[in-house]
Amino acid sequence: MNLKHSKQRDSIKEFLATRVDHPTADTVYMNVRQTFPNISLGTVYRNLTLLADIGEIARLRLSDGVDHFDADTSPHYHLICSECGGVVDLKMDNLDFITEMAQKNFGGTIEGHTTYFYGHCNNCTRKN
Amino acid sequence: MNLKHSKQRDSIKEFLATRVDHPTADTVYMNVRQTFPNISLGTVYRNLTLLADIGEIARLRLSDGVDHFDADTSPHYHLICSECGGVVDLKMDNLDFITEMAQKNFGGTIEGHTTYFYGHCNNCTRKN
DNA sequence: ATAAAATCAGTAACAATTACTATTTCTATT
DNA sequence: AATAGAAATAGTAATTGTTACTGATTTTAT
Repeated sequence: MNLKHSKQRDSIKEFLATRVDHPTADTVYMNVRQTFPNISLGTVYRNLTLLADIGEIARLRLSDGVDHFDADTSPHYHLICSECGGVVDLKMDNLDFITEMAQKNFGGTIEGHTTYFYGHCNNCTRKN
Repeated sequence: MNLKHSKQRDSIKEFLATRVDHPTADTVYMNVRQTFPNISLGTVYRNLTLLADIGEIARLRLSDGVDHFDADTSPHYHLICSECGGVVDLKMDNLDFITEMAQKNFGGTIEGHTTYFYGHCNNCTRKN
């Protein structure tokens, strides 16, 4: 991988680091455009994919069909609020042991799992 | 919901019931076309969505960005093979208790979870 | 038999994403 | 500092999966 430095890529990564929600490519585009008014949506997609590929950010494929991105690459779980659609981090123990549970009675090889939780976020729970 | 009978819908449901993998709308379309050569892809989508909405089939939103469908609506878990892309059922206990784990230290409300496992299916494990 | 509602086929529209192309920017090496 | 080749860019076109629309056809309760 022969990476060259790019201001646009820096800016995308910096923007993501400021966010605790988990923006989509389009949200990243909207925001980075304030720094680079001519940045192309393709550039945003290309760099988000690249950054995710080299492990500098995480790509979340939720069931809403739109990719979300997260500057926090440490393993953690997410809640998707069915009311506001928001994605928030959950502070909870790692669940790797369910991978071993799945391995029992299975002839193939289980390497990991993807889990997300759905329900209502802090804000939306309080509102009701 | 005032449903009317339709041969096309029957055919879609019957086809799904014959499959242990978890076909996409396009695969359903390809196959049902052998019975109804003029069936429209829109009809396939409409009926898959309808059948999923009334709970007669299950819609799987995996991370490949393409919806998969499953005639087996009982709660169970899936493995996505990172080699062949196949989706196979796992025979394992229900994991609802992780929902309670997630609820701890969280101010909102957790209602459920979606989990899938990734690794290598039976066939692909044997081949290596 | 018939009429209203559901469904259909066919096609157009849509949103998210990727691919293409000609131009610009990096950076390693002189 | 100059420069050349590779990587990245902006802008745009193309692709993909899916949904919406329309006028014709089926279904089914009466």
